[in-house]
Amino acid sequence: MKMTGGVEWGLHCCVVLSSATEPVAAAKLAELHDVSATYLAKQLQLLSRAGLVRSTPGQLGGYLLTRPATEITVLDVVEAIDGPQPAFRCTEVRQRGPMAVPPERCDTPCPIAAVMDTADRAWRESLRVVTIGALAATVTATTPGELLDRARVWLSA
Amino acid sequence: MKMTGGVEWGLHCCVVLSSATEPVAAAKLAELHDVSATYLAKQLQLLSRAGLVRSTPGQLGGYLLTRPATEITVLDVVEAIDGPQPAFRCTEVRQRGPMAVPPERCDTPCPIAAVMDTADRAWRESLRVVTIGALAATVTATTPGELLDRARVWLSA
DNA sequence: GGGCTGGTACTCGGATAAGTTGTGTCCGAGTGCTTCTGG
DNA sequence: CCAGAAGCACTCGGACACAACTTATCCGAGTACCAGCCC
Repeated sequence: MKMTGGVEWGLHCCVVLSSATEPVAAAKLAELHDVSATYLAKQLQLLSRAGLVRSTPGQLGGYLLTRPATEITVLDVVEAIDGPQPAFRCTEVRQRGPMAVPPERCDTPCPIAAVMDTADRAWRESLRVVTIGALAATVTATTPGELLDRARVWLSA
Repeated sequence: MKMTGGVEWGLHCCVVLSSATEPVAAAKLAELHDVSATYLAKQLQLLSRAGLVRSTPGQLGGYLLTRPATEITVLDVVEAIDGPQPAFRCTEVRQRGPMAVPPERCDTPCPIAAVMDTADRAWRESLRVVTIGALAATVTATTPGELLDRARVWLSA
């Protein structure tokens, strides 16, 4: 099981955007993180479709968060980029083969799928209680102020 | 994000094996679930390598659980087939690009990776508290007894 | 000098190719049962 | 009738193709700024 690598980029971008007042171009975000500019653009498009960021075209265009960072959860970003579908998909194995359980007898969900669903909900809940704002606060608290300032001036340059 | 489909097969097989006293051949398990026999054999090999099942060769050979079903967790099966690695891999983006944080300053883990790790632990914990025995008990409780008997005789036939 | 218009350079957006991982398949090595033969 | 040994059928195990998805890239459409021109 492996999550799309773009999730990490998207989260970092959202953290950066949380402290931005003017639109930031995708190319700038890519250079800042030293990743493929075109591929990161794709991830930003996904965030845009999900309504998490707003893109402004034109010469001074770029991306900006649509909501305060404290109202965007990590789960929002993960689901926007990686998709909302759970990792486990029940194929109703019990309804196949010579000993198949008839569908009308399957009123209760498959226990295996139920366990997986519970775990998936726990996972998502863990991601839902953390906001981009909280992440940004942690970054601010643990990173030397000098570095933060340098990054800020570099972004607006 | 998508989990290997073989996980579902492996779990179903373990549930079936939990109520087996004699070795069950891989081909029989495949026919019972109506899945690719050769591919399911691959998953069973993974379970065998992980030490969850024991294979006995020869004419009356097959697979059997090595431990009581109540001592095998769902997580054991998932990690045996899908791998123990977490879905999210931190690539230390903060240490790249023009604003890279120097490694000696990275004494605290990346907050993003920390959140993902917490969620991953919650997910695994949910799978750890459920055993194959519990799953089998649920199946026994929710499936009509007649079907269970038919399946049992079909297996030993 | 002010307003308007055309040009331009920049932006995002979707459609288009390689690499990697999951999916599915095949054949060979090994083991235990069965059967045949000899005593 | 019993013991031994060869044959055989079945099993698992690892090595080999195919497909789907992630990753990465390119080019086109659209927009806002800027310069030049007309009033």
